[in-house]
Amino acid sequence: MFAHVDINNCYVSCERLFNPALENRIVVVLSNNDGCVIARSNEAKALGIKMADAEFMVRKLLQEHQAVMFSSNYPLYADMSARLMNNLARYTYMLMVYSIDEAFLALGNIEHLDLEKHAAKISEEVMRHTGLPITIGVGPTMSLAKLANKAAKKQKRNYLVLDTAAKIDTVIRDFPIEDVWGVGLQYYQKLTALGVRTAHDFRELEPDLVRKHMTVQGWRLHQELWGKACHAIRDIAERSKGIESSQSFSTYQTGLEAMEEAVSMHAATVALKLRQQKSMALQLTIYLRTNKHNIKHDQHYPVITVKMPFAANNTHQLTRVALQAIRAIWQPGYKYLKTGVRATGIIPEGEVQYNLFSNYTHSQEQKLSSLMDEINDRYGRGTLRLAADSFERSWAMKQAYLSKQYTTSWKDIVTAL
DNA sequence: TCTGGGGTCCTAGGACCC
DNA sequence: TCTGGGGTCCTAGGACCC
Repeated sequence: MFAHVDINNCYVSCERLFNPALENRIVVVLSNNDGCVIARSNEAKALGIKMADAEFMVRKLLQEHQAVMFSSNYPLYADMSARLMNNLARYTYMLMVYSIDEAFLALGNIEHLDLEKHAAKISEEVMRHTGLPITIGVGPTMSLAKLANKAAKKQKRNYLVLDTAAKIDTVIRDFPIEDVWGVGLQYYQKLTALGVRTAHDFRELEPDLVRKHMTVQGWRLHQELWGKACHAIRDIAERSKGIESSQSFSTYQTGLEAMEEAVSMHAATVALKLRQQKSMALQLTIYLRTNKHNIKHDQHYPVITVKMPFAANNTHQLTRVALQAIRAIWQPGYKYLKTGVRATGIIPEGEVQYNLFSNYTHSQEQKLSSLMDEINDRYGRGTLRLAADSFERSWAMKQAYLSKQYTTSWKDIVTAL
């Protein structure tokens, strides 16, 4: 059996924890750049504010109802997340941290465990220890645990245990197919065309038909809804397969110089993340994007992947590559809104193969990056950085409604990132 | 005027190997 | 004029997740 746990209205709950006056008020948290709504209190949901609504489209409504708005405060949320995960680890032999506010717990064979009592206990104790309201779904597969969690929320319960075929049948009978984990817009449209409206309808389809329309992933989901586990709970790999830093500009950018500054910053961030997880990258992908929402503008989405002669994680090397790349793909005449840098071909630091071209400069740069890390660790992120990574940052992100760093120091922020 | 920023996995098709 | 039959690896693109 598996449990799926998540924080209710995660970012709003984190803000409320340090500002109890926000209880019972309409509260929303905005994305980076304050562009759209990414977390809503129940009061905001009741008002009709939708996930990912653009801020400028709901601004008036929010003002009329004296709603409180926050910019994203990730250091705070990451810190609260870590506290939650530390708590959850005590209730299982294997914890899979799935996202900043979600985790799966392996519960094993259940002969000796009263699942209802266990779920109630987790819910109460986590609330007492962290102040965070959570919901728990329990089921024989990860997909059913996830579904149980969502069903619990609909029933306004703290937990829901689906441990018998009868309980599962009852819940999936009127569970909308679009709310099932793994069904996005494309599959929803396909399934609707096949006459599927609920999880129960989907389960009744022939496995081969599902596989044909939704590949092996859909087939696995189908199996899981029948109680046959296809997804194994596991530690999320310490080394991810790609590391990215990207951001939209606060205003349109047309010149090359701003791109160079932004890309330098992203390259430095990627390099730092690589060093923190003791990895190196063999490839660097750099991209630029215009605003896809603005159909009046000419669109340009250039992307380039550069293979480096040897794996690297030092800021100098990655910045140099990123700058060459951006100069190659940038074109005048476009209004760019976003740029990003992604490292792939990630390998452990110890397994680097040097070649004829690796030289003295390379090892010097590694040392220099380590030294910069030490200084930045002590005095704050960005204390020491390359000149290419600018000081002006006229394109930097909007964060007009940021709350305080209630729990974290500068050092913690580096870790959180 | 104004619409995050990360990730994952799978598949098809091309490059290349013998 | 005629021109094999396997493999593997990599990448781009599409689907999904939070």
